[in-house]
Amino acid sequence: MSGLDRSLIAALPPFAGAGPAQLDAVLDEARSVYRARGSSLYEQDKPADSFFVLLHGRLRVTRLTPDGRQVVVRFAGPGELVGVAVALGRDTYPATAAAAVDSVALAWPSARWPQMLGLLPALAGAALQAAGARLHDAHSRIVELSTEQVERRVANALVRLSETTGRRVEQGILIDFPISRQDVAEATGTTLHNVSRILSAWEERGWVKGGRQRIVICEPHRLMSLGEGYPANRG
Amino acid sequence: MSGLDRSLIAALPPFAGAGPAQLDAVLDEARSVYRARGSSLYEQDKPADSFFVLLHGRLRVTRLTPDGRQVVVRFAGPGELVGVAVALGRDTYPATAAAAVDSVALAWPSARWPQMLGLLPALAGAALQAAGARLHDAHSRIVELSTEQVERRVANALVRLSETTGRRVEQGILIDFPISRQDVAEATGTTLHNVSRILSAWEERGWVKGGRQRIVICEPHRLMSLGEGYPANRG
DNA sequence: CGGATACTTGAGCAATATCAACCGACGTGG
DNA sequence: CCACGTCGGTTGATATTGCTCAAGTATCCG
Repeated sequence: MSGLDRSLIAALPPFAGAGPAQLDAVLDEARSVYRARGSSLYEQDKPADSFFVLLHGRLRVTRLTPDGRQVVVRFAGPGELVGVAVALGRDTYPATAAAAVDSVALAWPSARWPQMLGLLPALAGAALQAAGARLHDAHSRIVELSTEQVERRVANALVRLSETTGRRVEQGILIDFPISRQDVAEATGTTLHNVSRILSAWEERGWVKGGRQRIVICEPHRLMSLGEGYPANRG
Repeated sequence: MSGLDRSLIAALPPFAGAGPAQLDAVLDEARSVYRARGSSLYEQDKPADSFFVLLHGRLRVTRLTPDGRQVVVRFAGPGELVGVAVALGRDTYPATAAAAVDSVALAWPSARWPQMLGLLPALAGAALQAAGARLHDAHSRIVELSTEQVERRVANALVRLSETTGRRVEQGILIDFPISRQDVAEATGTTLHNVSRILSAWEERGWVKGGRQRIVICEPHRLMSLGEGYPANRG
């Protein structure tokens, strides 16, 4: 008994349909880990000895190129499986996951993955679906990077972020974790400078409101139509 | 009994470890389909009513953007699972798969996927691994598109193609299916014109040998070092 | 208050897309 | 079997996006 409560995970997609006994058995193997903002949960190219379910917080998952450039692969939120390298047949992590805000996750030893599949027959399906969704996202980004120009990519990225992590505030929709221009640049395949210029231009039109590591989207539909290719003429 | 022989699939990764009885049961539900060069096996946004294992040939899997631009998502070869939208939790195909050469595949109704998982316990793992490998590839391409310039991307794409589909010929390694400059452009996120110019430049140096829908790589190590960032100075 | 970190902005330039024209190979039908 | 049409490819000129370099300004935190 590790002192973790079933209610922590019962409602999460990966554990859907599991009974109390299974949940307890699963939790029995789990260890809960805390990461302060900025520290990393796992690191690229290190042995993938654990996999995780994020309970609380937000992770910025990045990959580093041989020549030292960083690319944001995705942002992960509560309830998501992360670091499931084993399940995907790898023995090292393909990316680094850093806490964008103070975060809590459950961790299991990678070696336990097969047993967990036995314990939770639905887990394989859930993992496949999660992998499918990520694959679909990745392909969408490839298409975007291949065909769209920077301003449209930034617009799309912000719209997606506002959908998954947005919080309604007075002036619009706030992207609810500290995100720098650099982060946006690394997520859209451009430079800090371009993102800054683009956001400044939008802010001038009242479409967004910026701040230090802070973005509020005031006119979401403007960004959406921009992302769909309608030119950014004033209006 | 559909008249298909176990030996067709026994050696393929998705069916690894299955016994003769299982293989027969699986084949019993399968239908074999033939696609002439240029015709499509499944189409983007259509209901995903079948999934496939490619037995022979090569597929060009593409995605079309709303504004009509095409992007090559991947090339698939013999033994690969394709069109597994169901497994990934989708009910339409996310892309179009066209035969790059005359091709043969086995097809199962999507509705049979759950039963097949029951019949072949290893299939879920194989599918997860395949999805993981594709996810990894997709992320690599995102990183590439985000950070590398066109010439390097083209070099990397050709190296990868030569590794997966290359055939040793007198002058070097031939990419063993008809591939146009346009295809390469759509696979690397650039234009036909740039690819043509780049290949012409390389041909001048004797690194590749081009032809109509034909590419032979004469000096693979040159392209590899180019792809890893060493400048394309003569040598 | 001082250092560090994030952000802004401008100028110049390189990479790459676009536009335009042309060439040549393949294959099909007369 | 040849002529011609189509498709794939080449090449040049031009336009433009977006990157790099270079300061300089806010904001946060200890």
